[in-house]
Amino acid sequence: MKRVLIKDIASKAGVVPSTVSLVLNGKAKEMRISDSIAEKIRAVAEAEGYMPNGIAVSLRTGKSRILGLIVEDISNVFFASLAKIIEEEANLLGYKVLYCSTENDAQKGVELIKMLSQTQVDGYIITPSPGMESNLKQLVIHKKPLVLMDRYCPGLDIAHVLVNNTKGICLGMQYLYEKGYDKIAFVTIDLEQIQMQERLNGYLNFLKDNKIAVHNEWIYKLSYHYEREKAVEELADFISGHQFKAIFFATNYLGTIGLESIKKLKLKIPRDLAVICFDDNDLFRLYDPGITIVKQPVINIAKTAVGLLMDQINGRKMDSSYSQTMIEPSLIQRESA
Amino acid sequence: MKRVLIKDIASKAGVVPSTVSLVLNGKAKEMRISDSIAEKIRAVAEAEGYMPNGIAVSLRTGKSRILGLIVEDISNVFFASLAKIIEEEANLLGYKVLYCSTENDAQKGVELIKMLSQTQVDGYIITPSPGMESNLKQLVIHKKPLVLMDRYCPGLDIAHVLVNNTKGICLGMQYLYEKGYDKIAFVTIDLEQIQMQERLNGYLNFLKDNKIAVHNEWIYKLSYHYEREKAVEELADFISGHQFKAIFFATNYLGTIGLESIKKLKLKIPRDLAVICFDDNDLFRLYDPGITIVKQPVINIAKTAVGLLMDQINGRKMDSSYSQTMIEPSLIQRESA
DNA sequence: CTGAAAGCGCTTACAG
DNA sequence: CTGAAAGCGCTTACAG
Repeated sequence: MKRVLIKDIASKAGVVPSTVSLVLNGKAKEMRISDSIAEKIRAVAEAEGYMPNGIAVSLRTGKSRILGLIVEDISNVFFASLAKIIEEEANLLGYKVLYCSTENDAQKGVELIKMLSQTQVDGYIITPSPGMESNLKQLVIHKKPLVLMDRYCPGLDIAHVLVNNTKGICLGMQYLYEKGYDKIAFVTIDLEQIQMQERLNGYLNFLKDNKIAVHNEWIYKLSYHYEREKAVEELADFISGHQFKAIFFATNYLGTIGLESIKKLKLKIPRDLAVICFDDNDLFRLYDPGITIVKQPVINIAKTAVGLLMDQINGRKMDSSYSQTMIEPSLIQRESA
Repeated sequence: MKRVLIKDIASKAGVVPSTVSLVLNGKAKEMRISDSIAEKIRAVAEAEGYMPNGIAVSLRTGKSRILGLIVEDISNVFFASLAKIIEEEANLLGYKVLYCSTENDAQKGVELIKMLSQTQVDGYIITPSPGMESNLKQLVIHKKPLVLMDRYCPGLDIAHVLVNNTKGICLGMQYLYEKGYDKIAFVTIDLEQIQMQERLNGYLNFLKDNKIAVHNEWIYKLSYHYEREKAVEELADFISGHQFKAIFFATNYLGTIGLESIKKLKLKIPRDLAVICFDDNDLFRLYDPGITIVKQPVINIAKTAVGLLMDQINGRKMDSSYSQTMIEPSLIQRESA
């Protein structure tokens, strides 16, 4: 059984291939092709199960209808959720998505951009790693549609969609503060990612704005490559060594480590210690009542990124206010059982 | 800045495009092109940053070097991990991967196959949903390289790679049995997926083989679409209503629900109740010491699937014993802290 | 050893 | 209204 081609349809319908192409691409009216012929062509195409060869279409039109998505790690729930929604949105618009993971390695990221550009993707959605700046600039120079997601490159004028980290921290701090907590520790990771910096700043600013004294020893920066067991111990020491009554964990992963430490110390949440955490997924909602989470709105991030990319692909005009989109997180709390 | 084409390289190197193509595709020797010219061509190509247009290559050669991966849900950790490894393996071999999720909906799966075939993917890795059989058969008829993963279609002779569910259950049961447990409950989900059936069978067979009485009331089938809260309650009733001393959860997700129920009942693991669980990822290892898990070897599944697919793509011969590959799970236990 | 030509399957000006 | 032709960027027989 051979693949059916446009010329097969043409000969069966008694016309020439170009007519078939015109009709199937909805240009029958425009080209004033008679309804009866158009109808016949459509019927034959349907009957034969004709599907255009996407590769040939791409070569001819210069559009592949494939989007390139480069995330840090597709096996991470946050990125996997983003990827899924991006894929769905893209499919809705007739686009496919080619994914890949940088492992936060700029070198690998650069390879991936090369690979995708070889495939002639129509646009890129990327969570940039530090070190990829010059290659991103290349894409911009070549006028490739490009949207950064979850992170951005300060100084480069590239459209990006971010979670409003400052706002998220603020929401959480406000919540604790209103509950009567003013002794709040902050646990983060010693990574230079811009969003981690923003979260720490959010914490510091909240304290300052509310005239609460900053205890530098209540800020704990976990090393990125710590072994988990060791991290749990160190965090337990941190918790038992100070007088704060609440902890804000800057990420999901830190939160899970923190919970182990807290369990180990046999502290009760929230009786002995209130816990709040920036959360990429529903981990805490599922397992641990009593923990307040700042939820990252994955769906909005993904849909917005696709929207911005499509605007570029379709050449819609963008003013400069357009280049940064902030997505607002929300607060979810669940009282302890 | 315009894209550099093969003819640009040719004119800069003072040769004709075909010579460039030959050299860059490593056929210089074969065509007895002089080393000096070959070297010159390579130098120019390097200097100009030449990259062949993948679309044009695909159209000409009939090979896209893209693989299609269809899983149930890419945002699920198990599939996301598989996807990542498949992508890495494929990249190593010079292939890209187009992913998509069926949501366990055969209709959607069929659409996805169509979409991928339009993109002319060179091969498919699919976790089939019930109802996709006839379309899979179509792929086989068209001689498309195809590997099923994690599931298979009984009756269809399609290469597939599976976790040895029976063996996994057996390992876990054996472990419990040796620890002195013979009152073991089994919690599964009322889905007709073949691997769920196998897990239940593994449980039943172990009991039979060891001449342990089967208590049908110790087997609990959770409904697929239960609300989580309701499921937790029902499971708690199940647990408190019977005299078993251990529970085998057939999936990760069931395990997390079960743990909530157990917490609610204030039972201690493993003092009051031993818990063992089929686990797709490291969820339990991270959070809950004392739980034994049957670990699905994601890496092996993914690598094997890619290997089988490549064998087909490269036309390597396969005998029928080749069509089913079993991947062995392993047991991980962590004593309570 | 090298060059000219055909062709992969489409779309789109262009001529009738 | 319809048909013949060019061309997207490459690879690969084929002729010299």
